[in-house]
Amino acid sequence: MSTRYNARTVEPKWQKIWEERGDFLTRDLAGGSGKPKYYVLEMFPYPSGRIHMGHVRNYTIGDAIARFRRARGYNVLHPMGWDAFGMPAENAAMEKSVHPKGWTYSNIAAMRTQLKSIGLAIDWSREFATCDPEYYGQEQALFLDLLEAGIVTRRKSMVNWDPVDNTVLANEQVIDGCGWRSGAPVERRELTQWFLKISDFADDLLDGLETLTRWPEKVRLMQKNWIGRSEGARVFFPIEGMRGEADNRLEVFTTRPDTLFGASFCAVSPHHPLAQALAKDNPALHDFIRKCDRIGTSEEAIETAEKMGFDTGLTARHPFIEGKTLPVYVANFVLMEYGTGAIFACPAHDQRDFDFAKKYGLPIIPVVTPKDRAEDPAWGAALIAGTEAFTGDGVAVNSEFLNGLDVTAAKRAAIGKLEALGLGEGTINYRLRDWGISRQRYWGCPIPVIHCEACGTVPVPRAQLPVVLPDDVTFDQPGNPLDRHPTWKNVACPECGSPARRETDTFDTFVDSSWYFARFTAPAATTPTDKEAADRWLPVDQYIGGVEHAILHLLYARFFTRAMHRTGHLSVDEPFAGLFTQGMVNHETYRDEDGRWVPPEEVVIETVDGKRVAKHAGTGAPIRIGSIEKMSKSKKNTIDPEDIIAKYGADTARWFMLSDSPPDRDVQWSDQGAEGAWRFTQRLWRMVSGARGQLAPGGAAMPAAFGEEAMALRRAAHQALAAAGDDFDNLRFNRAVARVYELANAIAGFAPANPEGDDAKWALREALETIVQIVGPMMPHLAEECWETLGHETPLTATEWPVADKALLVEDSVTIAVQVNGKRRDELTIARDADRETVERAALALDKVEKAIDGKPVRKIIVVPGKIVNIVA
RNA sequence: GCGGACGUGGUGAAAUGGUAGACACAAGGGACUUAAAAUCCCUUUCGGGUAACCGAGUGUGGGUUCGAGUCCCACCGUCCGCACCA
Repeated sequence: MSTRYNARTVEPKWQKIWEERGDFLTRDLAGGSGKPKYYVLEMFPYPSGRIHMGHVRNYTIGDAIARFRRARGYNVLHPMGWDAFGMPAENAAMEKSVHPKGWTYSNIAAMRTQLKSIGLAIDWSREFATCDPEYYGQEQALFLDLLEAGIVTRRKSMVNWDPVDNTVLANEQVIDGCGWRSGAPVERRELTQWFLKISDFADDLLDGLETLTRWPEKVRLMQKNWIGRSEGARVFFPIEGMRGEADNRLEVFTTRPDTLFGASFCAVSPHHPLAQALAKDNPALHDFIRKCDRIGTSEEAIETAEKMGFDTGLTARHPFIEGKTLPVYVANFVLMEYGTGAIFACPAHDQRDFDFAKKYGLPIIPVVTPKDRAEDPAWGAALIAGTEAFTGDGVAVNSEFLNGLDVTAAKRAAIGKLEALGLGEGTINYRLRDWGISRQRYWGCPIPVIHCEACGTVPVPRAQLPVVLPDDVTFDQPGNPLDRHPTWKNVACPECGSPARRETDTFDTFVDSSWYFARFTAPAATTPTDKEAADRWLPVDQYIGGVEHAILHLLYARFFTRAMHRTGHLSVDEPFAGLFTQGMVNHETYRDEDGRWVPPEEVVIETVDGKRVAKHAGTGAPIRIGSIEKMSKSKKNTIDPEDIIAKYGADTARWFMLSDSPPDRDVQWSDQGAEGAWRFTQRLWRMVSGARGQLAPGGAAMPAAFGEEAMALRRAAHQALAAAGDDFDNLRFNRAVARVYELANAIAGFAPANPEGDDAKWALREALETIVQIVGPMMPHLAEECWETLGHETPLTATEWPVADKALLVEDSVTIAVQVNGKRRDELTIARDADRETVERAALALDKVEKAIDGKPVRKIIVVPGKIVNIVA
């Protein structure tokens, strides 16, 4: 028997056995398997060509869950696919002259091989890529259903425009306001685009969050804030000084109608119709708007840009104060997409308004004060002189009929008055905007619509689906190849037959990922879903992915599920019953003396005088050890999982990923950590393979009695089993790993009085089998090899999770801490079921306790059974 | 700018409001070995003390509580998202 565990031969061996046995193919008989279903899904990867450590972490977590649930008797669905459309394929096409299709599919092939080498318990028979016409054709069919259901609309919206490359840029392609390739300042342009009406579902998406009890609280909160339901008012400000129409009024949305008496100006977005109309014969305003348009379209860019305003010369009449008018500005910080694209500003009680007022010398009128400062004129003066607006709760002042009311009551009163005057109304506004899904790109799902001059926009007839992407395209110039393709877009109108034009925009790739989890339940169906299969499997019981998807992807998927429910494809509203967001994988960074990043494999680290010192492996030049950061190509601090798997095996990588760091927190990859994980694989193997002669035969009857050491080992095994099962249930793999170490230490330290006794041999077998079974979901190859070595013919993968003996989980006596005045002074070992009085007496009898009490009268004794005694003296 | 999270030894961390530092990594010492690797054993929060022991300690400052790493308030720092990256 070899004492060394060789992952290189063992891992492929078991992968082959699992595949041949079909262990991970989901039994999906229509009649049901008799087992409860469990659908575990990790966010599917973008096929960049190589897996990275983040993938290893994500898929290891999901795999451990899948294997654990399978062992616990669930019928598990654990599929895999590819989020295969998107910009990187087009960038590769431009840079390397490869076709996006060939590039993507060869990447998928490479990554599939890599993923398989991790030993994932995946049903590969369900695999698909979103760029398969079989998939995106069904997506087009879905879109037509949504169109019919009134969930789709078409309207104008802004894009980033690169005036040199003549192409639309993604936000990430805009760097400091300039195009990433051309370097030219980006402009905003208006295009007519397709939208999904997610905002119609705003309330439903908000309410649904309450039901997602197995989602992280932070994600639910982020979504809630993103949807941003706010109650407020529309206020109509009559406009003066506008030529022409007499009934001109500016409609603003505000969440603070209670501060109307503190209004000092109104402001509209540069894209507000009023601003656009005025700009037509006001060149200065036109220039100002163009200046605003040089900021990108992202909210971040707009909100961090310096606040700029342009006085239109118009004035708005105050709804409450007779004769008072407010100047109307065009301001770059007002978003056209939020509310009505126009605001009234109360600088005293809104920070942005405050900053703007200070910059342009506009009045600051405090109208809300903290409750105890209402009579204090100095408070208002300090506010005006200071740098910060007061946005807290308080009472209204200087506000006529609102005076003395708190914020909530004042809002209500102000709305009532507005409604009575016909100058406004209470309303609910959402921050959530409709989802623009048009992309002016080739490598995406074609939008199945035809534009006809006579008939308008006409859906592609279903019989003609899928609208397949043409292969003969070139990427030698920027812009959308579909648009300049010589023939593809020319079609006959399905309605009138006259020459028409295909829509050349493609879908946002978020559309692809908004329903793939449903498609996995019946990946070959000739309709988007097989409803029966979808109903059987959905919702996903456990979804796992990075926090970076907390809002967009997860919100879109929730919306899409509702839309698919409404169009008859699904019966559920929520796609993911359980969500887990795992942390990132980080690594130290290294730089040479010239500040260039150096990859870890070129760095040698030594310890000199207790300090870690790095030098270059080749040249010996000194290297500076930098901060720990998310693995990224730009900082060269990546570790290739393939190298790790080749060196140590997949189980070591998996074990490392699950050890130490809680899965929802970032983990730092380190060579020492990997070495440590690898050493444990060897240790476990030695433990199992070296124990042969000291084990009871497999299946031997349990002895009637156990010696003290054997009993202690049994306790350790059952306690570890129960705790690890609990940890797996709660995805606390790092704690499960600690249980395994504890049990391993107990086994290693097992020194029975009579090692040849049946009880010792039986207990040792039990402990070894238990540790192997706990390890199974985490290091499946090693566990299988150990399981086989222990004499089992059925693979561990097909073996049920053992049940812990409850009688072995509790100890007879407990150690409890004894505090005096909240300070720990001693501890006490006492019978588990000792009553309160016994515990108190024992605690008071301790020398150290007596010393600490120091003769003072005992006022109170708190006894928490099994935990602590606190004596208050 | 807005929204969200996180912060505990040299390091990763553990701890239903109840003994802070389980478990591991690193480091130091020792055993085994001709030697090395591997393995095994011991020490390891900080300060004082040979020791028993004493004092301090969970980013900072307050608060609630018999008792706070955990709950509340303010601040500091780091990270994530911001609608066309996936």
